[in-house]
Amino acid sequence: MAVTQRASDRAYQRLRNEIVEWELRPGSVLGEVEQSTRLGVSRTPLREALARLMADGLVTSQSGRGLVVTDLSLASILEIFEVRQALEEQAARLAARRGDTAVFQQLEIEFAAVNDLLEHDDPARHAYYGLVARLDDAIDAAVDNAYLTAALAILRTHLVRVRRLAVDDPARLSAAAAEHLLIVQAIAARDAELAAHATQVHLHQALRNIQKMAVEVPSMPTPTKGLP
Amino acid sequence: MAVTQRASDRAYQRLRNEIVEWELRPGSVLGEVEQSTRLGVSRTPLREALARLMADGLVTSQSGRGLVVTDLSLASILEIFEVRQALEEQAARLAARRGDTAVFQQLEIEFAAVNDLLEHDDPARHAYYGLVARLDDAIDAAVDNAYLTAALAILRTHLVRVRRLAVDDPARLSAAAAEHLLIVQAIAARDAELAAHATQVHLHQALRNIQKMAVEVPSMPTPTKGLP
DNA sequence: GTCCTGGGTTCTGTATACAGAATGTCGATG
DNA sequence: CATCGACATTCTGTATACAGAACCCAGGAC
Repeated sequence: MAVTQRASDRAYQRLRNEIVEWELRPGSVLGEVEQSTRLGVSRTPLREALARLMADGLVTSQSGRGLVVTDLSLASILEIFEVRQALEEQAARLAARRGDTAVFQQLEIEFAAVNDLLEHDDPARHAYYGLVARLDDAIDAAVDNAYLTAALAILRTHLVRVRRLAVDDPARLSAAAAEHLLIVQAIAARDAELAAHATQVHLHQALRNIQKMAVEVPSMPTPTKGLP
Repeated sequence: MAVTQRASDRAYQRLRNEIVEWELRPGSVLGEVEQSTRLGVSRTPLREALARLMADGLVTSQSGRGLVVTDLSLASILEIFEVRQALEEQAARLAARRGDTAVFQQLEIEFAAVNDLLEHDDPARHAYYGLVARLDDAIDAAVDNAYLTAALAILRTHLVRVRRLAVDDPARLSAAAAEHLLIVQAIAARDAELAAHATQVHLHQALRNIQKMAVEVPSMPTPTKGLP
């Protein structure tokens, strides 16, 4: 295993993280020399990192202005969810058909006890989101489809970015956990159609919650390059 | 508009074309120096091209051996179709809801008269596949979702590669055109669910045809680096 | 006052040089 | 005859240098 990570990988992961965590705001211009000196790598690996970020859709080539961090409006969140509906429904359906029942039965137990996780003093909800990530991994493993997994991976990156828009309220997290529980139960029971429907329900509720918060918290964008 | 294309773009498109057209067979090793000298560009833009091909899934980093053209087995075709089912169903549904009816009515007329196209002496079926490509474009425009369009674009690239596996027989093309006609009619009539179902039918038949041909023509892979 | 033009600066795109790692081969030894 | 090791060759990854294009600002002309 490569102990020494490549410089292009480091630059990619760091930039990706900064974009996802909103340290680099949408619209920020990513000059090559500026970023390469800041990250301590030369321009060649930095360009490779930027190319990967473009392929992920996190960075856009704004004509003339160079590369900028992709905007994330409510409209683009709707677009992401339209793709998510399609891919996650299919993933849940296929996982129900092919998955290792034991794995999902174990997850079932953990999601049933999720309120314990949420009661802990954990502002970032690491334990909860860790559990969700393990569900994602289990679904990927069950589906065993490289193309689907790759598409979902890109979507999930964008979704972390959405998640950081505002803090989740405990009530929503508890409801989301119940929705996840139903999905896991359906997969464990090998009920493909129920798994698909439960996924649709979950995504519908998740989107509703985002839209509600977008109304309550209408202001989030603050361009990096603003007034002097 | 840039009259002079970038060297990395030229390298990307040429390699992509060669892979899709099976001039570069699956498993072919793509050495950087070898390809850069062959394509007449330096290693830097070539690496950029290879990075994009990796993001597309046309090239895989085989541990140690360097970069190779991604394998395309029947199993991976099944995987592609599982993603296709999800994305194209959603695309057809959304296009039916949002599309410009006039555009799809025009396509309806053309798909109804597709037998005229197929009767021409056109071994590559350029006219027919051109029409299908215009349908794809119309759906993309109607859906108006950058994430969905990007995911579909990658899938379509892989599908062209599948298409080149064997020559389509006229009977299948005629049947496929009828299936497309139903999809277009459903979109033009703004019947989202029928459009979704018709898409599923079309994909089912297309996959069946591929599986049938895979049995009839079992041998297609011939490694580039074989016996001396 | 507005528009055009010229120069300077900065940026991207490409080529090349260099270092480290990996692989394959040849020879030697058990 | 097989296996292990050392060396040579090749390849990837990174840095840097160079050229062309784009942009910005200032100055002048209408």
